[in-house]
Amino acid sequence: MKKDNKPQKIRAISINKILIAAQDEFILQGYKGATVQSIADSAGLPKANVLYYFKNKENIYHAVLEQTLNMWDEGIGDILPEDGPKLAIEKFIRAKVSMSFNNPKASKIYAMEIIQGAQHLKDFSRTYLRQWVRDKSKVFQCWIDNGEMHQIDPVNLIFLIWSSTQHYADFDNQILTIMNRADYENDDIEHVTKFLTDFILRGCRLK
Amino acid sequence: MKKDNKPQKIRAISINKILIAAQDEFILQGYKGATVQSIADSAGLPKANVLYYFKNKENIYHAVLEQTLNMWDEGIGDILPEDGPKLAIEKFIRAKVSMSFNNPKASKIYAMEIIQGAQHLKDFSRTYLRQWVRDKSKVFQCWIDNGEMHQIDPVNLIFLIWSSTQHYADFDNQILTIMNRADYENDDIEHVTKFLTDFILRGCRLK
DNA sequence: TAAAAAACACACCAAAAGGTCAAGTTTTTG
DNA sequence: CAAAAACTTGACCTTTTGGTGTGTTTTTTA
Repeated sequence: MKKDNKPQKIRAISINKILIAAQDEFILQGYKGATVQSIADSAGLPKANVLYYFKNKENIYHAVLEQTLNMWDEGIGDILPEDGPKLAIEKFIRAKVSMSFNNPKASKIYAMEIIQGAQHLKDFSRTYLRQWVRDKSKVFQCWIDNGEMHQIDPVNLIFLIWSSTQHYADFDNQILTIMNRADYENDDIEHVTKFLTDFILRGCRLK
Repeated sequence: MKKDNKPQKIRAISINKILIAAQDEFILQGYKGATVQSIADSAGLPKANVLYYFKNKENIYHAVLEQTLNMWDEGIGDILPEDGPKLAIEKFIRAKVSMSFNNPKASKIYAMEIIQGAQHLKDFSRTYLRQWVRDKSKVFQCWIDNGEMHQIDPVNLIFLIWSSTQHYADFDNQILTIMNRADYENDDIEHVTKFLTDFILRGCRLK
C-alpha cells in the first residue's frame, strides 16, 4: 500500500524528483559523467523508472535545460524606458543578484552549456538573446542621447552586469573558499547587491 | 625512417600534442565525455601511445590543469602598492583581458573546474588564492585609508574585475553569437580593455 | 469492483571506454 | 656497432553504462 499521494500527481512528482536530481548530477559530473543510474539513485527511483518517464538521457538533459532557460527568462529582470537609467539599472542588478543567490544551479547549468560551445543554446542566443540585447541597448542609447546617462557602450555594460552578478552563483565554491566560509548567508545578497549597484551606477556616472 | 626530429625531443613533442588535444576535448566534452581515444585521435597518435606517456586519463587531466594554473598564475598580473590605485587597476585589468582573449581555453578549463565543485582546485583556492586576495585587499585598503581611493570593498572589487574580464573568454560563444560575429578581432581586446578600465576606474572614483 | 491505464522494477544486452600486454621498431649510448 | 633504452602499436580484456523487455503492482476509471 502506498502513501496517499494526491491522485494523478505521481507523474508530476516523479518527474520533479528526477529533474532535481539530474540538475545536481549534470552540474557535478557533466553531461557524459552523469549516469542514468546516478540520477535514479539521487532521485530515489530505480533506473528503469527514470527511463520510463524520459526515453533517454538526452531527453532528461533537454528537460533540465528547458527548466533552466525558463528560470533565466523569469529572473532576467527588465529594463524599462520609463524607469530611467538609475532605477532601471538598480532593478536589473537586484534581479540578477537575486537569481544568482537563489538559483545558483540554473546559472551553473547555463554557464557550462555556454562554455562547452552552446551546442543546445545556439538558437536561444541567436534569436531571443541577441534581440534582447539589441532592444535593451537601444533603451540605454536613448538615455545617453537624452543626456540622462553618460556615454557608455550599452552592450558591454550588459555583459559586465551579467558577468559580475552571475559570478556569485557560478563561482560560489571559489568565493566561499577564499572568504573561508561554508555558505552564503542572508546578509550577503544585500551586501553584494549594494556593492554592485553603487559601483556600477558610479561607473555609469549616475551616482 | 623518421623525420629528424631534434633528438631527445620526441617525448616533449608528443606530450605537447597530447596536452593540446586533451585541453580541447576536456572543454568540449567535459572530463568524463573526453575519451582517451578522442584525445589520441585529435593528437594524431594511437591510444596506446597516449597511455604510454600518461598512465591514465586522470593523469592527463591533472597535467592539463597544472598547465592551466601556471597560465593563470602568469596572467594574473599584480597589484603593486607603489603603482598607486589608478595605474595598478589599469595594469591588472589589462593583464586579465589580455589573458582572456589570448588564452580563452585556460580560462574555460578553470571555470568548469570551479563550477563543478573545484574538486581538484580546492587546495589552490584555499591556500594560494585566498592569500592572494588577502594580500591585494590589504593594498587596496591602504590606498583607501590614505585617501588615495574611494571607500570600496576590495574583495568584491577583485571579484568584479575577475568576472568581468574572464567573461570574454568563458562566454565567447555567447558574446560572438549575440554580436553576430564569427571571431574576435584585434580591435576587440583594445576596445574591451578601454571600456572596462574606464568603467571600473569610474566605479572606484579614480576618473 | 473489475477492467484498463499508469507506474514500478528485475534481469539482461550490446556498445563504449579505460586500461594492459606483448611484440615490434627506432633512437641513444657506451 | 651492439646492447639498452625509449618509443610505437594492434589486439585484447574488463567494467561501465545507456537502453530494452517482460512481468508485476498500484492507481484510475467506468
